[in-house]
Amino acid sequence: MPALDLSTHPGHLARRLQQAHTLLWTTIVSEDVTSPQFAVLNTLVGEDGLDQRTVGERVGLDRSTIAEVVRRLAARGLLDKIRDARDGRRAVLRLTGEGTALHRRLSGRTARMNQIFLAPLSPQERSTFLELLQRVSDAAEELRDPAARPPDEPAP
Amino acid sequence: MPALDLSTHPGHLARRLQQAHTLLWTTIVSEDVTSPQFAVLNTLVGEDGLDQRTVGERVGLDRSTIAEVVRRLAARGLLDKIRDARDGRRAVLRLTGEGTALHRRLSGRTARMNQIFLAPLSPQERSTFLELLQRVSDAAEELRDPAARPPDEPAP
DNA sequence: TCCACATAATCAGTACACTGACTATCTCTG
DNA sequence: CAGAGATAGTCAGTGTACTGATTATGTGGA
Repeated sequence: MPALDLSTHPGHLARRLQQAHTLLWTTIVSEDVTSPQFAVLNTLVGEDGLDQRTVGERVGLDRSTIAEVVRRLAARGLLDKIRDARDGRRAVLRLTGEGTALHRRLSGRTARMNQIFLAPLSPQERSTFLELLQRVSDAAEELRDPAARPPDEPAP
Repeated sequence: MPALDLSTHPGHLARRLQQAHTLLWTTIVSEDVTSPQFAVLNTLVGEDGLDQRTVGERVGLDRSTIAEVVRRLAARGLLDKIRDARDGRRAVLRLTGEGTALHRRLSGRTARMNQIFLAPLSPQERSTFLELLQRVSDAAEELRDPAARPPDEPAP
């Protein structure tokens, strides 16, 4: 069996893409706040007071990882983690003023980063790229978790 | 500043894509060997006896990470790590028979996995997707490292 | 030849990301 | 109301992935 050409393997390319993105992120957006951390802040800007599990689900982090990320954000005073009075299992997350301010500062930079990241593509190719990325990711996530289904076929 | 729509952010999508891929990999290809580990084996099948640094460069792993991955592969007897006699700094990597056999076994499965991974796209879209992934990754890697340049513009 | 510089690998520290086991809490049903 | 099952979070363990500091070795020029 000869060696395979990994440049035709989407998984391999996905890993390289993500690594390249992380690098760009730290140089252009922030050295202190990572992309997953920003995703959490961004979710809470949209809807403050969500519980930890829901935020994790929205940004694509499992329960263990979201716990770690939240711990770090809380340690830096960017959000507060509060036990839900009505449901003692839940941890409700609330942005601090500092968290909101930081999100505002970084938002503009993420736009600039996306531009640089997608610079090698034409405007047409950019939207194609985003669409294909989304379709493949969505489909693969559904393979794993046939629960959160599209509006048809409500599981038994 | 309102919340951003991260589904238009290629970096966020890249992370989700990679996560989804890892999941598929462990269910379809192997529970024991990870995708980066397979990439190392695959490189050595193509050219046995490369040194650790070169292999890392080929598969896109930095010196620290390739060292970890190699340590694990060596611990499982899939390759041997030998100090280069001619250059005492280098560690030369050689596949064992078991390593070669495992690569052979897994190669077919990676093809099946790629098919499932790309199933939501038409044949046309698949090649577009791979091409765009490659162009964006290559460009971003060059931003970081202006050394390994294309055949024009040899750096000073 | 010796010393400055470069290079390969290692090490410590940080940050995702996942699984499987466990705890605490809630809810529903008998 | 009690116990069964579901749910949210934690914890331990494994595996990338990166930076910055350190160590060992090679190489080229004064």
